[in-house]
Order: sequence, then structure tokens, then C-alpha cells
Amino acid sequence: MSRASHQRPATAASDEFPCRDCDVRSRAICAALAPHELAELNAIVSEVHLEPQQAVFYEGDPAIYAFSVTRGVARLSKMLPDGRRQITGFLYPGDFLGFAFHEAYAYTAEAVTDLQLCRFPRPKLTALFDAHPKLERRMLSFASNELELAQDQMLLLGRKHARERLASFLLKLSERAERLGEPADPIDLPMNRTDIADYLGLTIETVSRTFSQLIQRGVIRAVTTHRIAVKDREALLAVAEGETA
Amino acid sequence: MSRASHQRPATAASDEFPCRDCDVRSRAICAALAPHELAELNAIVSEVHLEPQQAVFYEGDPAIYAFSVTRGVARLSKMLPDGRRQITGFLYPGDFLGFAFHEAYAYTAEAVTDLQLCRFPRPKLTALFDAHPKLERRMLSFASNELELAQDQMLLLGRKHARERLASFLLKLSERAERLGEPADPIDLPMNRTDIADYLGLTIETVSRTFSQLIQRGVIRAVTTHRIAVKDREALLAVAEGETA
DNA sequence: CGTATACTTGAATTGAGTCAATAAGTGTGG
DNA sequence: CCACACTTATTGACTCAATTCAAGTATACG
Repeated sequence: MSRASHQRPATAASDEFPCRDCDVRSRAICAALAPHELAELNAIVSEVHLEPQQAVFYEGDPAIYAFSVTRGVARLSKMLPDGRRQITGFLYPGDFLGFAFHEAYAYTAEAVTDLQLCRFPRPKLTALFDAHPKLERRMLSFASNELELAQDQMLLLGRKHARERLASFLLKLSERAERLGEPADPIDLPMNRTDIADYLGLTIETVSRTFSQLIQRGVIRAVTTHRIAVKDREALLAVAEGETA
Repeated sequence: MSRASHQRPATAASDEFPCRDCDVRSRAICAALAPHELAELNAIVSEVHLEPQQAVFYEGDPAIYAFSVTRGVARLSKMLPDGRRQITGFLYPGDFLGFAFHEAYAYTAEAVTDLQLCRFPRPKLTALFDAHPKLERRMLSFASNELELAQDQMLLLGRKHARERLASFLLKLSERAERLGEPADPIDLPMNRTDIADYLGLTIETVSRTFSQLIQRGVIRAVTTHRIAVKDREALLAVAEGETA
């Protein structure tokens, strides 16, 4: 179990005209607006860049900003007083973070890889919602998608065995890559074993042993530690749903 | 672990003018509308009553309706092919169910107690959102609240010990009761041990033993099996956050 | 008031965790 | 490009919290 130390949050960078040639616009909240309305979004956005392990914000910080991921991968996590950590999600380009309708963030967000974000001051974003209900609808659809992911994850954490958890995780990453227009098969794992363990409610040792087991059974093959090839997708699916002993 | 059999879903009852003297209106999505706009909601709502264990809908059913709980308690759950079940939430009066922006429900919803629901055909509800963005905003705030609960639950399922899980559960029920204007102290447990186990990712035996342990340590007292008095709230809080061995 | 169901308790088992050692990457400067 | 230091991942041996299997005991209901 990790009891990690942290980097300090980073501050903003440029704020010129990022939306124009943003290549995740179609997937992000921004897609709710017509091209000519994008200027309004542009007016309130700043771009932020973070390096691996830097924090976007910490649980409990005043929730001044909301963010949209444009490049890289982020992780959301919560901690117990003694340092036990649970990662509640990994965010990819197009994902939104900072829904919370509270004064403070309910979780910590950190960069897993080099991370590029669009940053919106929440009061201004809320004002835009008033002008463009389409934006709010898109937010709602994002939130309910995340809710569904969260429910899947609760099933995983509450009821699945280690092998089932890891298989499910690999499949979700693979599907996610495909949705982002990347190859579904050699699965890229941008996060380290500690992050995987803290996401799956396991220890790094169990994650490692379980990888070895799946490799030994011929279900997957490790291209490198951070790149996994699926040798038998059917088997991986069966393992994920607990249809194998 | 439960491998429960199920009752069939129930159908609608009356549809006269339920909103007028609804005592959860202030807490439900309906509060987004001014009194004179309530008629529009009334026009599309039907009341549904279910008995304990009856299903509101099953995972995979076409998602035709959304619901608002007006009386009683419901449970949401997901199952693995071999019958392992995870309850992802308990819903109380004022809670909304059926966000999913998909064609099918992503989970099963069942009555824990006698259950009274307001039922909305989703297309008509969506049409109302167009007319009243306030409604959609309220939905978004409901969804992000649920998301926060889900994240807490992931921390619980992934990282907490049995004793910490049960203590957290009791505290949340207590806080929830208080928010609904009921006494926070003798905590009412409308669900049975199997439901608690499937919510906390444990077995009924572990739940039972853990209750006994908390009682024996003088943290709580069992008034009946379904009613728990808190003897030492500080201790219960400490246990919930893992600050006790 | 008896019977079914729900809950509790006990004993034995086990899957995942902990502790510990090794191996494989990653990066840096000579 | 290699040698060293450091971090990350794997593997092994042992432990333990929670599960499983198995009685028992309450509780609720017709």
C-alpha cells in the first residue's frame, strides 16, 4: 500500500486561443458548443501543463477551477488518515474534472504522465452554463457516464478477485484506447504498479503476481512492463467476469 | 454472498395530482421548479408503489422511465454471472434514480421496504429539461452528489477493513437520517444483513461478527437487530477513519 | 405456537497482505 | 557507452483478516 509523498500544485501557463485547433474538442465538454460559440469558452480558459506526479489540486482545496484533459493521463485519489490510498479513476484526453458542487474538491488530482489541461474558473463556467444549456446537458452526460464507471468499479472492488480485477482493468484500458482512436491491442499502461494496485484495491505484490499468472496462463504477454499484448481476448473477458476458476 | 432470486417488476398505480402535497418536494428534483410550474411535472408523472423485494427495474432493461423516491428505501445493485452481488447504493426519499444516458439501465433497482416512487417517462422528462434548464442543473447537482458518494464508497471497498466499513456505514446512515429530519441517534437499518454485506463488500457472517465486536467494545448498542444506538460517537468516527487498531 | 427465515457464533480454510530478498529498468555523469 | 546509484517490479516465505462451512439461536410471521 502506498503512502506517497507529493509534489506541489502547478500554476497556469498561456491563455491565447487554445480551442481553435484542439484535437480533443469533439470528445470534451467543448463539443456542446457550435464553432462560433467557442470564443466564449476561449475567453475563460487557460492552459496548464504539469509534469508527472505534480498535483492539479488536493482533496480539501477550495474548488476554484474545473479542468478538461487535453493531453496525458491524470489520476484521482482519496486517502485515509494513515495514508492508505484509493485511486477512484484515471482521466484521459477529453475527460472533465472538478464537477463537485461543493466549496472544496472531494479528491486529489495528479498527473500520471506529462499532462495538458484546460482550466476554467468555476464561477465563469457556471455563467456560461446559464447562457448555453447545451453545455450543462453535456456535463450531465459526462457525470452520468462517470457514475456508471464508478458503479462498475464498486462491483470490482467489492466482489471481484485479484485476477478478475486485473483482467477487467486491462479490458477497460483497451476499450478506452480504441475509443480514443488508438490501437486496442498492445495496451499501454502509463501508470506504475503502485497506481494500478491503489486503483484495484490490491498491493503491488499482488498486482505483480497476477500479471505473472495471466502471462503464464497465456492470456496476455508483457511487451514491456508498461505495455501488455492480449494473446487471448476471449479468455481475458472470461477472467474479467469471473467465468474461470 | 447472496445469490438471491427476485420478484418481478411492478407497474404503475394512480396519476392524479401527486406533487401538490408531496412532502419530499423540497429535497427532490422537483424543488427546481416554482410552484406554478409543478403542473408540467404533474402532467408526466405517475405514482408507483412496490412491496419489499419487488424490482423497480433490472440491469439491462430498456431505460424508459426515471424515478424519484417519495417514501421508503430502495437498493441499487449489479451482479456477476455467478451471482456475486454488489449493492452500489441505498436510495431514500428525495433521491433520484435512472440517470443513465443509455438505452438500458446499468443496474437493478429493488424495494428494500414498502416503496413509493414518482415515475417519469424519460423522453418527456428530457423535454421538460429543455423548457426548464433549472431542472437540468438540479439533476447535475444530484449526479455529482452521487458521484461523490460513489468515490467514498470506492475508498471504503478498496481500502477499509471490515470494522471501518461498518462504522462508516452506520455514520452515513445516521447523517442521512438527520438530513431527512429524523433522529440521528438510534440508527434505523431498514435493510437486512445480506444487503449490508453486499453493500460493504463483505459476507453476512463478517457483518454479524463486526456488529458484535463494536457492541462488545462499547461503541454501539443493538436496540433490535435493525436499530442501533450509538454509545460513543467519537469512537465510531475514529473507527470509521481507521484511527483505531 | 410452530415453522421458516434471519442472525449469530465457532472452527477451519484461504486469498491476499506483509516482510524480505532479488532482479530489472532508468537515469546520470565520467 | 558503460558503471553506478536509484527506483520500480518480481518472486518467495510466512501471516492474517475475512471467508467458508457448520451449528446453533433468535425473530418474525401465518
